[in-house]
Amino acid sequence: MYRETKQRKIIEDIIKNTREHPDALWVFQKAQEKTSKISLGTVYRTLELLVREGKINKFYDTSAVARFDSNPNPHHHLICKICGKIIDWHDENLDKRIEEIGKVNKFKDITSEIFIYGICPECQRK
Amino acid sequence: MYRETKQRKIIEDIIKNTREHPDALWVFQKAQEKTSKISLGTVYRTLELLVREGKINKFYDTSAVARFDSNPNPHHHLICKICGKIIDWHDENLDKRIEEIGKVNKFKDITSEIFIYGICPECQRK
DNA sequence: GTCGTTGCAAAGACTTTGCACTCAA
DNA sequence: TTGAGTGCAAAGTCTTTGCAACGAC
Repeated sequence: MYRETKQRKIIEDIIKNTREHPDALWVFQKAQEKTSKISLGTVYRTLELLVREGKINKFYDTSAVARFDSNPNPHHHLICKICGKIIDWHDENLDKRIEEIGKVNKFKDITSEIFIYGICPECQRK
Repeated sequence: MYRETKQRKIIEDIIKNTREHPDALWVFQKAQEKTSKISLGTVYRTLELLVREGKINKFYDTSAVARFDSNPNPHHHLICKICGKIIDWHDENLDKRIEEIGKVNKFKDITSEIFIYGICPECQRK
């Protein structure tokens, strides 16, 4: 199915051997140091492939567009993976836990953004 | 300082009177129904202004680019607001709490993405 | 030889910005 | 009057995609 190309090996190697959380451009530049013949398009394609294979993880959903929320108070979001519905959610315990994690890591001025994805009751019926 | 323009009132009104979590285009289209003279640029500028004033909330960080993580196991991220450093974090209790919130809302196949922002120990010293 | 992969460049999607004009104060 | 705000279109950024050439199997 998948072919073991030079590019794929290089990219997989780079991402597996960093504790950074690099973006595509960073990976591309690293890859260029190892082989002059590689393109950004290939890096994007290969990274997506590795994500689909479950070998790596991608974060920050780039297909998402900015959304605005009339509720300025801190709260989190439940998002339906099927219909895209978004439900506001506030949970003190969750916030406390987040605070603690911040403290353990000696971080200050903690804020957080939590996205809970799932399938909503309506979409489960379909 | 800020001037009360027709456009600003319309946009603020639209966003305050929806329980949706609209994006800029949606707001723009709604606004066009009320006045033909409005541009997408103004909508973007005004929404950002409302965010800065603390009147509304913006989510999905669109200045963020996709990042890839060599750790494919579920975990969350602590991010320094100053230097951008990202620390992986796994917390069972947090995950349990998230599961519960999913259940309460009758959502299935729960996954989550948590971003904890703060100032890291190194940056606190500067 | 086949067909999955690649490089390249163009296209896409969303958002920001420069500029001259407009209009709130 | 005057400068903050606007419309418009162009530019910007990140990412995806079409296509001919390439190369793993």
